[in-house]
Amino acid sequence: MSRTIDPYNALPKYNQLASILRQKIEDGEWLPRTSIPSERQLEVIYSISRTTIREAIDHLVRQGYLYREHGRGTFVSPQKLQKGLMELTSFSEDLLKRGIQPGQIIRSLNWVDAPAKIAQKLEIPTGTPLLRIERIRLGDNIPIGLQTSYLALSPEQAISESDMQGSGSLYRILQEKFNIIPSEADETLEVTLATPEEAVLLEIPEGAPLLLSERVLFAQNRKPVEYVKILYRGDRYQYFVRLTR
Amino acid sequence: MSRTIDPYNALPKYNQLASILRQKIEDGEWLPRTSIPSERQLEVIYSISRTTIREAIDHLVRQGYLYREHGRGTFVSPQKLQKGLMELTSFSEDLLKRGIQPGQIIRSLNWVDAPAKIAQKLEIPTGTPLLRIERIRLGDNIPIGLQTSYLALSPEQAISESDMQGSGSLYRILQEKFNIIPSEADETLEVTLATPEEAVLLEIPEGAPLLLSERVLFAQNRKPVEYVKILYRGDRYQYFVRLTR
DNA sequence: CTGGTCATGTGGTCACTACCAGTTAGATTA
DNA sequence: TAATCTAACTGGTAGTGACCACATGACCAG
Repeated sequence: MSRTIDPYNALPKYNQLASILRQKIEDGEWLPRTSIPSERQLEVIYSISRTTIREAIDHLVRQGYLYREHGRGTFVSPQKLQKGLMELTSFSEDLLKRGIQPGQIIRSLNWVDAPAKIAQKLEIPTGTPLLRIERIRLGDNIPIGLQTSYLALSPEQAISESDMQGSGSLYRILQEKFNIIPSEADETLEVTLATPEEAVLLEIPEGAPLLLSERVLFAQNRKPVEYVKILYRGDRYQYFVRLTR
Repeated sequence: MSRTIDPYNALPKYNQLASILRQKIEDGEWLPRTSIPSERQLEVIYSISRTTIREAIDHLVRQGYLYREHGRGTFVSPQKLQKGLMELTSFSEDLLKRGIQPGQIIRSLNWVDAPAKIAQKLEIPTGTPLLRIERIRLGDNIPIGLQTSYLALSPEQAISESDMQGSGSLYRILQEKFNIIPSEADETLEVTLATPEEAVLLEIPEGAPLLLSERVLFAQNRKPVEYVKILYRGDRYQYFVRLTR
């Protein structure tokens, strides 16, 4: 990561500056609760306008790296374990962050007609063809979740089992192959008990408590793209969120 | 809500404009997926600069009311049931939004010495006095959660049982009496089973599944203020989050 | 009919300028 | 000494002006 702003770089300047500042925080060059240079000082240091400085700082504030105090200065947030705040992460990204090796077993991958309940959530007519993917999610090779995804894709936009095999991250495939960028999701969490089939697949006793997550994923244009249902083993999974006002 | 910008109003203009635009969306004057006037048009309509217009729109985009498409325009998001996105809400606000009548029974309210585990989460020395509040939370008069809060307050900053009786919202008391504004929280969710005592209090069978939430609340200056543990009845509570990238 | 070009409208980025609103520390005053 | 004032910081709000990147539709050439 460079230490100066390159005006010929394709990246916008506020973006470059944000990276530089983030780096200084992550490297520990700037310690928690200490102030960073004032906006007017940064203006001189990096030879860019205050508008741009503020835009860079805005980003870092929203991401939880910095906080401002009117009249006093801008300060480094005390670092928490989780870097990004309430970020939308895929299952595999999520586990990697916790230092657990993600893995998966694909149980099936096929086209189905949208059931009424799911069609409603995806805001499409009942019966529209959807790509359904059933997977067992593994953490360090032990089952921790049972995941069923329904993707609203056009028939041309096929995803093969080998596509999935590679990265494992469905979100990366959506982004790279179809230019669908996951940008928002609504998620509910509740508690249920394992049915006999679920118990077998997750290698737990029947009736063991599970965390049930249902998520609807939206693309850039706020169109619903995916409906996912995940059953997590209660004894192996903890859900984390950072909430902001 | 006024329909024009008042330069003498104490509220900043971008704030006033955001309110006006939000109102038009909520009133249905601007329909989902339709475009709103361009930034240059709004400049003329409200006689304020594009800088300010963009700041107002930025807020609404982050709150999920609008989305932008480069080169095409700014559009109204399809409205979801929940208005604000991933907002930090108190228990009572949360229930009210769902149309459930919140209630509570205060089981105890007293000062205790911080146990090691909690002291660590609140980033204070073990043994520091903390205000502990134990409550049974009710929804439409049926128990749905068992809540234990530990508040890092100075001994002068007392909260009495009658304070709590009134609003019921601890967050409002913190804000109004002590100028502590809840601005961020880290929360984990997991599954457990009810112990005999918990079962009695929540009026459920022993061993019934519960949703266990642990939350650390931070104030404006990112200092930890409260540690809360809530046990939700699995059959009566569903947790909702909106995630953003 | 097809493909390219181009003008125009949109949001995105950036600089410069000005003034307002809290905070703080040092000078001043009672 | 203690309270007050003030100047010099800090971030917050706002206007103006410029140019870039992307989308779209009208037009034209093949």
